[in-house]
Amino acid sequence: MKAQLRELVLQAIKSLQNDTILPADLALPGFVIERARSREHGDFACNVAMLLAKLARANPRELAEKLVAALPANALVEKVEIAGPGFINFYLSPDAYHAEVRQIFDRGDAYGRSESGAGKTVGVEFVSANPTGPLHVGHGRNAVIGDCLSRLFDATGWNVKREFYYNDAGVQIANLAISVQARARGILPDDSGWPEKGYRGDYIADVARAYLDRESVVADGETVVGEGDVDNLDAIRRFAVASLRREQDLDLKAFGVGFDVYFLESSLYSDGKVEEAVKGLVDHGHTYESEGALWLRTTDYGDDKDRVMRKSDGTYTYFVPDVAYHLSKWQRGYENAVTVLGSDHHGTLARVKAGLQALDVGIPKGWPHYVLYQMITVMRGGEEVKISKRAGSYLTLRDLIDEAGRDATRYFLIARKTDSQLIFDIDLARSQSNDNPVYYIQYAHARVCSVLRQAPEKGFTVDLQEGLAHLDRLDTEHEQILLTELSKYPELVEAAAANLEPHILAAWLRELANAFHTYYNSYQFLVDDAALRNARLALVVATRQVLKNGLGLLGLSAPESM
RNA sequence: GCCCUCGUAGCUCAGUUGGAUAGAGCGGCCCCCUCCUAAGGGGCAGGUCGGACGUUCGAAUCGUCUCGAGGGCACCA
Repeated sequence: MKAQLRELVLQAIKSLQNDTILPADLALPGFVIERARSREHGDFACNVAMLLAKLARANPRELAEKLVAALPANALVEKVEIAGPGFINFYLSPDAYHAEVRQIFDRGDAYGRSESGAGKTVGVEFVSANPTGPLHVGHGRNAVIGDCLSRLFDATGWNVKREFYYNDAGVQIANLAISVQARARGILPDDSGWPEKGYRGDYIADVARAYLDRESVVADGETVVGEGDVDNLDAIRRFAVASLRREQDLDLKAFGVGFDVYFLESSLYSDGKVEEAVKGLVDHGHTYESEGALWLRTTDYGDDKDRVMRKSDGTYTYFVPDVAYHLSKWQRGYENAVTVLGSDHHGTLARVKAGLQALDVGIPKGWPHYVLYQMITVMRGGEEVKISKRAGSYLTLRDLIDEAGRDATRYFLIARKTDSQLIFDIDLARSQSNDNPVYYIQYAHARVCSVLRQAPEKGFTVDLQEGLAHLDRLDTEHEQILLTELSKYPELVEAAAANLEPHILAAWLRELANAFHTYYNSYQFLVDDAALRNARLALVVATRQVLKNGLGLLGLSAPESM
């Protein structure tokens, strides 16, 4: 709808230019067509006259008059008014909304999908947790954000690759290995022989036991068998990594999250990607040697100081493999790339981006996009739940899913802007009651199903085709509000994907559910007048479809009864 | 000290990229089942959009300063 109105306005501007009312060389201002905030202002409002007035030094209202006169006729538009300082308000015809309902029926599950991504490839990297422990709430937020973004990209015509990057060989992994080894030797976290930075959680003991029992684990397509030899640290490391990777995968699966690519940091070294990246940076003259180390001149790209790439002991600092990894994404044809990252890592962005620019291989400046999310405070019983990995006090993602359910956990973690700190109230999330907003949306879906189930029981026929032919019977205010909400869905999917903001979909689904519940409480759908009955049923079935599609984009179920 | 994010109702948060009278949920008070699940609906109360100055037709939104919260500022990852 919005796009069609925009086209009409553009034609009107062109027409005024032809009539020399507006200069032909006018730089087109970035005007907007937006949903009117209140129904008194019609359906859509356009601010173009006010912006043009400034450029053409004309009176905005007079210019609006001329623009309106030049607007081509269109069946969508019932009337156009000028209001306030020069807004052009569009009032859509009932036919415009009825056509939208027919669209929903025609396209079904595909309603709201678009081809704006044009089949280009986007790589979405998320979770990327190192296999040193179970996933916690923060990983959960990361997982839902990445998963919903992936779904949104898919819905807007992108070819999506979901990618999980992890370190299987660094300092943390060595620490994991010695922790498991200590446990396998019967040393407890408070004993004197316990490694200083060892991971203290109970899961370490579980891994140690499985290793000693020579169990086998399957992770990332490989089978690793515990050798049982307490002195073989390398075997312990491989077994521990595989064990924790498998646990994480089980948790993610329970959360409805999956990946196309698992990328190992160690492969960047074994495949020569790190050397390639370093060579690229050195060859382009963006590095220098100082104090026995190799430095990257990141200050050339807006960083506040230069960064060490290769330490004096010959090993690389962590951001070098990061640059190599992103280079690999670029080389694998990811025209767009999104990395979901906790905001505590935001300091690394500048140097990774600087490194990618310094490679000089044509990577655009804004590539990749980083979606940063703030930390989570978990509340239980009115008190903050403290999380400390090292101390072993842990609220795992699995705990949350078990307690609150997949849908509620996902909804709570996606319903807010990523860059606001969020408070996760476990008591609220696990409450199976009307306090819980996710059920409110799902209930709307279930209610439509319930109505359809009851129609034959009450002796009513359901003929949706007849309903679609009588949509003009939907003439109440409640019906108009619902029709309007439904028509917003394609715009919202587009906006949520383009702005990397899945939360706006979550917020809007609540509004759609509210419009439906209000309607439900105001009118009977199952009435004797067949044309009216079927028209109303067609409307609520369309609502059910859009609820289902929207819930699907958030990875939430659409239950038929509750 | 420097950098990033945030600050909107008692609480938790939206606010369509600068638009018209700032919204929702929870909590509080009041009302609605002879009726398709009341896991619902309607209403009332509740605001100096942290503060100040600026930019312009117009600011919660942009800029500068300031206060507050969180995070980042290692040859740690």
